[in-house]
Amino acid sequence: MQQPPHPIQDAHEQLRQRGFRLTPQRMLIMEVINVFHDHISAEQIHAAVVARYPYINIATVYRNLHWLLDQQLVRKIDVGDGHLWWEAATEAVHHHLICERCKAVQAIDNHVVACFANHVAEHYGFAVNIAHLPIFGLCTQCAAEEDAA
Amino acid sequence: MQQPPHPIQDAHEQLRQRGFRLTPQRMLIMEVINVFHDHISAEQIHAAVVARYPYINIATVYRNLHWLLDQQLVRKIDVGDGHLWWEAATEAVHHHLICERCKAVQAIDNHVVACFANHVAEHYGFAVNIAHLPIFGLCTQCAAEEDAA
DNA sequence: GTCCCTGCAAAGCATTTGCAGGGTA
DNA sequence: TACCCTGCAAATGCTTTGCAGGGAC
Repeated sequence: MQQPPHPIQDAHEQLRQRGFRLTPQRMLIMEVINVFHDHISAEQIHAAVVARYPYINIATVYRNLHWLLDQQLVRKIDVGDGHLWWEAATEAVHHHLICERCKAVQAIDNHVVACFANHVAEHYGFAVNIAHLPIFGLCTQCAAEEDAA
Repeated sequence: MQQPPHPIQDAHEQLRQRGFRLTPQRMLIMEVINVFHDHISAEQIHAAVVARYPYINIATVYRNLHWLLDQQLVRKIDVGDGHLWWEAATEAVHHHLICERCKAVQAIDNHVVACFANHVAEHYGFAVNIAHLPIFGLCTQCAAEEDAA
């Protein structure tokens, strides 16, 4: 009786065949990012992995994040708050509204942005990375408070 | 014979009346930013001022940039390349297409973006800071090269 | 043996902060 | 006197890098 292929094991096998190794550290980092359905910082990833594998070093986390980025398994998000955020490439494409006053980050879906990206491509021949569009401004509440002041 | 008010001197007078001082350092920083019709980094500003006033410290530049931001005399631009860029608030509103491959930054006018900002405001009640919308992606040339590879 | 990968420690780098002193009102 | 502002030096905080060692193939 033949089993259907297991997608995660398949992906792992492909990585192995390209000469990469799936060390415990690397597997744990990948798992943390995939289970956490939101953007997560390198330090948070490190803390989460340490809980299960105490000797992992933060440098290993950073190195693997760049490796995962090269493999297109994660996306890198810069919201300009001093650290980078990361999320699994399997998450639905979405965007971030970053309030410059209260620093809140709100995720929005791709609808409006996709339309905008098309316009930029048409007018300027620039291929917008719609997986990474940080939108700065003021959230509803802060905009109201600024007006009041 | 009455002279028309001098706009820059007026602005300076207003700042003085609010209790601020217009030190040589501060004036030079403001001048460098206003004369340089593009975004400029803190370090570039420092270098430009040093040429005329050798003892100014980089900390003074940073402190004054934040002060100028408070006074809404400059805009701060984060293109995610490790430093912040600054430009005079008198520059026409425009935006930056940042190529994630060759790091080139291309300025584009406000037309397409203003339209997009309206949509975000309508849908999410979020007031996009259209003076600060870094648009990441691939420039025409790099997109072509990526396709070829 | 070769190459990938890790831990550790140190370095990098833009930016910020503490502190003492100087200048202006 | 009070307050603004500066220079200097040190600190900050995230991220990167050099190096030696360990393990897989």
